[in-house]
Amino acid sequence: MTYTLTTPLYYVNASPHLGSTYTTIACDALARFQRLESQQVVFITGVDEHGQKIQRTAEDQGVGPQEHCDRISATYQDLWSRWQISQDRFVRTTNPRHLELVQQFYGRVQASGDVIKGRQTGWYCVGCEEYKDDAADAVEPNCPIHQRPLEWRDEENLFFRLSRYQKQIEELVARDDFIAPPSRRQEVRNFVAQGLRDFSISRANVTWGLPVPDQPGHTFYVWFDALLGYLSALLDDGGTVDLDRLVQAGWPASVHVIGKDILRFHAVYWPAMLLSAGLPLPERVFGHGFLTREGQKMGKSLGNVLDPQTLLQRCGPDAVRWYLLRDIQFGDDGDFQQQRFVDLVNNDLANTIGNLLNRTSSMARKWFDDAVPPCSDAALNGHPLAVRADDTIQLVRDRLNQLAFKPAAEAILQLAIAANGHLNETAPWSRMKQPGQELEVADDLYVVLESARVVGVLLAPLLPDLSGRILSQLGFQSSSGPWSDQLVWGVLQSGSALPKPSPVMQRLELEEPL
RNA sequence: GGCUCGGUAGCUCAGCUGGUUAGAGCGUGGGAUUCAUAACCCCAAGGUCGGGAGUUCAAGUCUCCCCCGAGCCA
Repeated sequence: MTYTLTTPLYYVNASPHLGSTYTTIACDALARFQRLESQQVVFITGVDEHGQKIQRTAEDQGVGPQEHCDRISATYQDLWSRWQISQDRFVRTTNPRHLELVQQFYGRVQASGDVIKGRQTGWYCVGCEEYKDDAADAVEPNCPIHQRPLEWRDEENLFFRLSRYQKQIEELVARDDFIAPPSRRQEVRNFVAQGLRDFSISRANVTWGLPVPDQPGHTFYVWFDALLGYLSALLDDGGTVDLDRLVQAGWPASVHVIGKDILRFHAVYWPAMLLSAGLPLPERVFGHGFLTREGQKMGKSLGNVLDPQTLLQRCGPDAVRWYLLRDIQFGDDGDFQQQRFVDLVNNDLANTIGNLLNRTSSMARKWFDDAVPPCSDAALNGHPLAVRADDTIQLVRDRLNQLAFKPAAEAILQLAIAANGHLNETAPWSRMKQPGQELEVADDLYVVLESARVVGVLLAPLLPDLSGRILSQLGFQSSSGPWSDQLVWGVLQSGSALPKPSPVMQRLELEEPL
């Protein structure tokens, strides 16, 4: 069974922002986790490059649409590589293979009798790429989202017969494992309950799109083409573009991770399209929340956008990943507060986890020949910290499987706190001053070092960089075997060399606001 | 206008089917300690649980009304 997960295919209207970075980081953590759990993973991300909005943006900048797409797509790929995102595929909907796939898919939908001609008149928002419900006689209506004038359209389009799938979609969205988090399920159910209407899948006056085979002058509606990018991505495995290969290539997706704003497209339109084409449905759609900054919506008008590039350069990937994954319940909206960001990173990562390793390693080296101290059976079997570590391991695996990054991160942190507590209770530094207690001290240091090792291993999917630094400080190479073998108490070998410690996590000191 | 979800310590949030002095993290104040990245550990202060009425022996926890905020649909 392949574990296939996707980010949305980001719209290349503008450069990537923190919101897309957030989604992508979360998916990266999930992908890394699933790989560590020995799943065969296909982690898909990419860009959506068609539509009138892009065409106009390109015009405004005096370049051709393809050139514009090339530019923006490059910034996405560059950003993901700087963030060390571990995607397996990066799709672009302007790739010729994608056109081939879209036309095949369209052929299937047509064969199912789900494509009909219809006339569509109404007010259209280019920003939303959507018809609005304003009255026909409205005078100069505006889009409430984009604050821009709507355009009157009257054109003959091809429609997808969504209405035929009413029953099946109703059942799908009622399932308790399809839409996550559960709080968003009802919203979609209400929408479906009102009755699904056929929606147009072609546009007559948009040239920047994929041509509809049998309709000269028509291009596919961006959303119809964009969602199919997930399928193109899976077929980018070196093989041919052939819908029949999808299942062996990893379809259906285990989860589509998306922002809450596009939940409807993924939970309603998309499954219906797949049903029509005779393809299996994704197992889950997870709609996460939005990020605000200091309580305010980020936007150009307010001038308060947080640039992911800047954030990465000034704070590093560990700090940002930790803050986003550890402090925001995945699914809920989150607020980026600089003070809290600094506090959490310094407290959790530098002080609690980093210093735990540093102080313990220092003591071990000082009193036990620069090596991991010897340990007795009491340290290996049934020690309170061993029990604690086992519980943590189980909990973290369980939570990560559910995309519950926050509780997973908190549990890891708690293990480090417990280990710090153990040091303070047993106070090796004072016992070493008394003769004859070396063996007890050795045990105490061993269990704490071992706890730090488990913390390091568990952090691998969330903070791969820091995880690596922790483990190498404990004398491990970067690849030390399967994760499930590492998640066992007692892997640390007494007598193995401990390198001279240096802080694995620097404290953040931001002189100026981000 | 219809529907949904929120309003709990300075901040972010937990509080399941109603039941001892309402919890956590961060922030703040104090103590202890020296192995360590002025780090760790311990303790404390801080809340009329949005407002009002009701049900009940007993209500953040149930019912109704109102106020405020967010969202979906129209």
